[in-house]
Amino acid sequence: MDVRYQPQSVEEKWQRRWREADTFAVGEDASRPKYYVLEMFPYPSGRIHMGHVRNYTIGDVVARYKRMRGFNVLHPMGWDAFGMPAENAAIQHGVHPSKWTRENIAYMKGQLQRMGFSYDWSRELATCDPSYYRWEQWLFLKMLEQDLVYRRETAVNWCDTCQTVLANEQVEQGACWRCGDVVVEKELPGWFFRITRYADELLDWTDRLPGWPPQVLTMQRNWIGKSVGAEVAFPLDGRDGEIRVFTTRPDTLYGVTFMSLAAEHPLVPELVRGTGREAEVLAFVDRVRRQDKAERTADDYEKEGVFTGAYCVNQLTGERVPIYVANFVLMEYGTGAVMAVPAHDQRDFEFARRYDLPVTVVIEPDGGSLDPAAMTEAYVAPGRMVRSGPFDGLPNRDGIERVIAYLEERGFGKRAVHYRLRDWGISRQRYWGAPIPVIHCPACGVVPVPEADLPVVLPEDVAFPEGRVLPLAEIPEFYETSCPRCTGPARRETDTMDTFVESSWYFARYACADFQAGMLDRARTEYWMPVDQYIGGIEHAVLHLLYSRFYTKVLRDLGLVAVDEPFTNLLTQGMVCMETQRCPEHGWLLPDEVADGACTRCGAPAEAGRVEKMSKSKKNVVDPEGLVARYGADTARLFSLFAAPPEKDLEWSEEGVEGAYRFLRRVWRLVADHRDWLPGTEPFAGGAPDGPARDLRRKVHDTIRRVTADIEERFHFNTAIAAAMELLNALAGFSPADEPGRQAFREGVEALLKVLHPMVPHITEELWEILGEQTPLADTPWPGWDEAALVRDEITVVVQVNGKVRGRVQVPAGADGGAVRAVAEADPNVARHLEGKTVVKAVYVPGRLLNLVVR
RNA sequence: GCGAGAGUGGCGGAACUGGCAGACGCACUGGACUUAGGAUCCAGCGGGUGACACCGUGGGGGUUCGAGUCCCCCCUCUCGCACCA
Repeated sequence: MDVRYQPQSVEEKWQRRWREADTFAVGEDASRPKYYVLEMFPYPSGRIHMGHVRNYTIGDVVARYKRMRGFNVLHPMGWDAFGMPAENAAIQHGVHPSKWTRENIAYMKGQLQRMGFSYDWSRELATCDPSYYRWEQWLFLKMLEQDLVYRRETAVNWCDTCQTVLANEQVEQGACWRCGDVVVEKELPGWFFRITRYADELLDWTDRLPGWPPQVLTMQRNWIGKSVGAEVAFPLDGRDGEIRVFTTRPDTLYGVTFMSLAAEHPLVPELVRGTGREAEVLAFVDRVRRQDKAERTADDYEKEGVFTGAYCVNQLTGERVPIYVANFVLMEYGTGAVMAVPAHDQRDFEFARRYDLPVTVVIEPDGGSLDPAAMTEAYVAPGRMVRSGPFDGLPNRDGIERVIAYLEERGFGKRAVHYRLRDWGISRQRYWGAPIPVIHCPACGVVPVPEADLPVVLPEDVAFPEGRVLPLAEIPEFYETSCPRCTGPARRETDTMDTFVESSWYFARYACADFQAGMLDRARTEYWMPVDQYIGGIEHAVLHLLYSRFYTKVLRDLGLVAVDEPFTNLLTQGMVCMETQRCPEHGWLLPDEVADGACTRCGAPAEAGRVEKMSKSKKNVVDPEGLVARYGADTARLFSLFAAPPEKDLEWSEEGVEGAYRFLRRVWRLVADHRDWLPGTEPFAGGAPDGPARDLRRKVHDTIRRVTADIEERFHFNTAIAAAMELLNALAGFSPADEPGRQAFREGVEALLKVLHPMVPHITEELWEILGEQTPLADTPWPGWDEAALVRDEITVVVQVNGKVRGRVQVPAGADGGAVRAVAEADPNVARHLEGKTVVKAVYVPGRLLNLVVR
């Protein structure tokens, strides 16, 4: 063997072996328990970054560990291949999105393979392949049949110059991020998934996902935002019609003093007609509607409104209620109208004070009273109802139910539930996405594309004009078609689907990626689903994870999968961070633009900034490829795992990487230094050695126990590695003097390689082979520990006097409290602290600690 | 504002149900081997002291024989949501 550790050649050798032997290809096997571990698939942006390295290393350790534990492990990888960066590349560099994407995939696949991840590459999929999205289109048709998809007009951000819809994140201060032109709100028809039909189920199951981080579940609950209350009708005064409001506080209905409508409320133009206030109100409405979202949700957005001149009637009191238009009322939530109770709602209170509107108190604290004129804020705490007709004196909590019943009896309103969750708009006026499979016929209306005609293939053989991509709406060869129903001329839908749709079911497709006869092969998805362990970034806490849960329930209801939830356990790993460096002259600096604390270009001292998430814009990035070229994949993996537990942020450090590399070199040398006899020595197998060999064996078995617990119970690889480092230190300091010693040493080396293998698979396989083993570590069972080897004859007990450590004593392992105390009191230092005092109490924690309480 | 999480040596981080605070690594210091070393090995490394004592887990209080860990109040930071009626 080479006495020097050469990661490059070792890693290439084992990567080749795994590839040639199809080591990680799996099929269904009813005789073994399955384990499905999945990392969120990447967008093929061009190169992998450290976030990928970390995410995929964590997943790989889990996969390899479970494999050694005897599970039939599914560990697939693929590409979230549709999306805007491909179109931007086309605009900027004139490369076709398809070519750009496929080249990126090829390159990144090479990078992932170079990391030594144990993927079953035979299941690889790319969402931009028609063989993938054809099933997404098929499902769209099924959902259409179930009325889970519908089409409606919706307001979108539109850039006239670029002729496209922009996502909210692409609107910067009301202007297009690309051309800087003003973005306008535009009503456009679009397709929606009826996720709200599953709102209750999605919410209920958040209580049945114990394997998910609580904060993710909380975020999802907030996102769904269920509120229970009542819908109440307020008839218009002096004319037909009514305003319906949703309220969670029916107990405050007697305190309504005005009504607030959203600027977008359809009743507004009608209400103001002929009131003489028309011009003023419509000007206000226009002004509010023109403000962009950022402005309307800003911190300091002032509550403003205007009186319409119209009134409605509170049917509980018979009072006339003035109707206002207010800028803080949202059309998208509830009914777009809010009954205002200034005494008990802070926003209404502020509004009432500003426009000098009456405040009527209808809830008072027990034993107290409130003076509307003296109030400086709304009273929102519980209390008893007053000025509320038949409900006076009732605790307001009970009042909620009673008022609802009263409203229902009289037909004034009804119990109602509202959600913050909206239906999922999936239409994108984009080129690089999955076409929506419907046809618009002037005679028949919207006609689904017949199943037999799927997939509706995205035309890839098109030439783009300079500087922009071509939406499908500008490609006649695509959209000109005939109606499947009446055969007359018709137009294809030119919207493509949101890319979140592809990522909402890829995990199920991995179970049967080659299935041609349908979307999912029921037998195989039943074997593999659900995903036992899903791993990815916290940034997907709501959207991707909520959409995937929704889609899983749709697939279940269509009989395609048998599970209610896609991911049993979820691990959200922290970000990879690094210190930023800045030069007064040249701005942010890359790590290698700094030498000895100075900018390499001008020599000015570099200012160290805060530790932040690695990002290209701040230049605090380390390229995995350079790292692997210099240290090898095992070092990159080891450091990613060692620097922090997976759920926490990881601070990158060059010195830390050096440390990881140094450790692997020591492991290598441990075998190299003893290569003349190690291969010919059997591991220790029975009997009880004495002295150093026995101590070494105890360390070996204790390490196995600790590493197993750290991985099994909480994926704390950092402490698992620390334990392995301790074992290495013990082995390196051990001189095998006799045959039992050599056998114990060999046993220890084997254990070290086994427990490290999931984390650093290449070096451990190589050293394992050098030991003379025939079966690769990948196919070797995870080691168990021998309780007998852990047994000690003598133990150390800490002795405290009044809670302070005053000594430690050696006692026989089975010694009882009395015996320990006798030994302890004989200890000179302990005796010194007991002198002249009386022991009033002795607390003995068996095998660990004795505390003598003295006075 | 609301919700969640976190504050431990010079640094990253350990300490499972209250029981030796600082495992492991980095950095640093001293030494050995060396033509040399940024390789390797040995030793040291919270503050304090000559050595003890003593002080130390953001701050203050409490429970307990014993608190980084449990309870109350406060401070700081990070993340998420933010007019949701």
